[in-house]
Amino acid sequence: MLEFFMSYFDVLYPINLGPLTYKCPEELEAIAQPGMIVSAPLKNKLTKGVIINRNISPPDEKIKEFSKIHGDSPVLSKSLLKLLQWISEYYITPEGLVLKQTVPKEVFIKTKTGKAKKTLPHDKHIEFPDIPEREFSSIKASISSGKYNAFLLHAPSLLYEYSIALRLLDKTRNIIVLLPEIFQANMLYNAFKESFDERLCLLHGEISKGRRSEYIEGIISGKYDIVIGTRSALFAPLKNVSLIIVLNEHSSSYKLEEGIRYNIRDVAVMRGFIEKATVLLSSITPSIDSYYNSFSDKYKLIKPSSSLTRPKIRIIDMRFEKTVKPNFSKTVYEDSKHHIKKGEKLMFVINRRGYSTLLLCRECGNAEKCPECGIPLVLHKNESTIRCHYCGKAYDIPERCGRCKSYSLELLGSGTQKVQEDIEALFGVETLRFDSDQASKKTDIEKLLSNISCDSSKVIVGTKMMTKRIGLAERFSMAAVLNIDNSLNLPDFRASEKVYRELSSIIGLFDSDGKILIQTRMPQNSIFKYLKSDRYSSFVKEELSIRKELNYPPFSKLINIIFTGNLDLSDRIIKTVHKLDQDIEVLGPIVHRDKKGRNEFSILLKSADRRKLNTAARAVLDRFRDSKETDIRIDVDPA
DNA sequence: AGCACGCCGACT
DNA sequence: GTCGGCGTGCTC
Repeated sequence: MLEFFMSYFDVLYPINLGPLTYKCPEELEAIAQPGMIVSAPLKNKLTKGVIINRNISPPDEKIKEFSKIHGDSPVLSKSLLKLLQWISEYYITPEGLVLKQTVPKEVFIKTKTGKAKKTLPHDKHIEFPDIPEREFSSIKASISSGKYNAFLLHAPSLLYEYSIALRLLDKTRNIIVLLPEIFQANMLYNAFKESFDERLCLLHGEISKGRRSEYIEGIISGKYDIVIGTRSALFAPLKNVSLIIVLNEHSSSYKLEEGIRYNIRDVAVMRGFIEKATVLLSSITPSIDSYYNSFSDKYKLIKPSSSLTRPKIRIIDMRFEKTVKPNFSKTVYEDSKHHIKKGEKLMFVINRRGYSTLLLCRECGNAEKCPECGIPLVLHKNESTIRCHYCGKAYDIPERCGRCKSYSLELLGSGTQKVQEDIEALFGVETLRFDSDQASKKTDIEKLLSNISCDSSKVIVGTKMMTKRIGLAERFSMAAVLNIDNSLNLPDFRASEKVYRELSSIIGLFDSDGKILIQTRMPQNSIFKYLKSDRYSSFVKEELSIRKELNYPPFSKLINIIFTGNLDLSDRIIKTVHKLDQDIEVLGPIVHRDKKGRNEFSILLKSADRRKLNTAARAVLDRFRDSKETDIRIDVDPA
């Protein structure tokens, strides 16, 4: 039979569907191979998919032929195909969905290509400091060895992180550089443009369609071999990747919260492993998990001794301080007055936007809450509403307590608007407010930044958003952090890790002339001790010992099962897990409303053994996936 | 009976 | 994703 000579291939489409087997037309047998894009009949329609492997034992059913191969070489490398396979297993997601949610769609659909813009506007020139040779010679050696190695760089400053990336790009080919936020990716692209012009491309959600497909085609053809971008850039169809850099590796923006909930940092390490590439994770405050991996030598730790002189850091004990306004200490007042008089720039950091954070009834102690979400409502004075910062709904300001109907409502807890009002009253100066209410659009942010840059605003009040956006070129003489205790008291085992990071990113904006004042009612918290003496790794060790005690990650692994439905269903899910594996700890269910106001449950599975967890989650998914009564999702390593 | 519409399962 | 099978229900 002629059949004997036929070859077959499995083709995957970017849709929720497993691979399908096709016969290879005789004239294409010599060239067909995994990674190539083909057109094949699917429901009698020609559809583009990718060959993932040769099939040596095709099913006996009637098998159709694919009709066309696009291009003359594979578009997705073997390594990238292997990575998709790994994601599918680790994150318990069908392969087709993985393909759809990772590989850029331009690989499958032709769109008109546009001109790649040469430069973007509004960027100050950045001076990159020289990096001592020995700090990156081991990374260079790893790149040229062509073997997999992962490094964790505990960088002394943000600029150091960027500089080492810049130095590593030189004489290296096929590189991916990831940043957590779009504005950071734009910034780095502009900064690197002059050194690597023709090789460099930029991928993130705000790149226009035309420009995007120009870049994707350029990556496929080999024109561009340095890809800078946000999460999605990790799946660029580059071949023979030799270096993957994940900057600000601790950032929570790397964790996706919808679709496949992967952490791009972990997937980057896996892509590096499969590609036999060097992976560099870097941060001023690396994540506890990454630091832990460096202790077991999974990542090689690079910790340059810092020659930086840091600003003065002063902790203000609010238990004994006199205040000039609620939550505004005399010390902060005196120091601010001093700097304002000298005409210097100051920033005030508050972690809440809005006016006041609580509408509390003096009679019955009831705090006004969002009827949908159950969390306290925040007063927005200038728009005369109270708003839920979770679902975003706005309500009229009530005159009376929602519970006891008394008229004695009290405003408690200051947000950015209240602090702005207080400062203007105390010092008689104009201030600039920088939070997501004030700057929701890109143009608003640019306007605020240019006001700060040209010194037309010297006193600024804002949230973490402000401290992230302020460029390294701006010089302030003082920062006051007014209510960090709120963040420290959150019921989250990562709370102090987050606070440390937030505070050190503020410290990082100052040189040795600067001064940071931090107000707190809990100065005995060891976080302040480590911050003052700049001993992050000691802080990490203490955090790890607490987590070990309580059996939190990284000492245990977590999988979260999120579903809609009722409590009865949750019982059945828990029983399914118990029946399968007695050793898995089951926590929950926790009920909460999602942003559309539907009830959602989540059950947390905890175990030291990742494989056991994975098997259990898979069993639950298989049992309830097709059920009409629920919509079920799996979050591996939830945040 | 004949047809429009919408849901759902299958697609090689 | 999207085609087509099939059930429901409305109309001629």
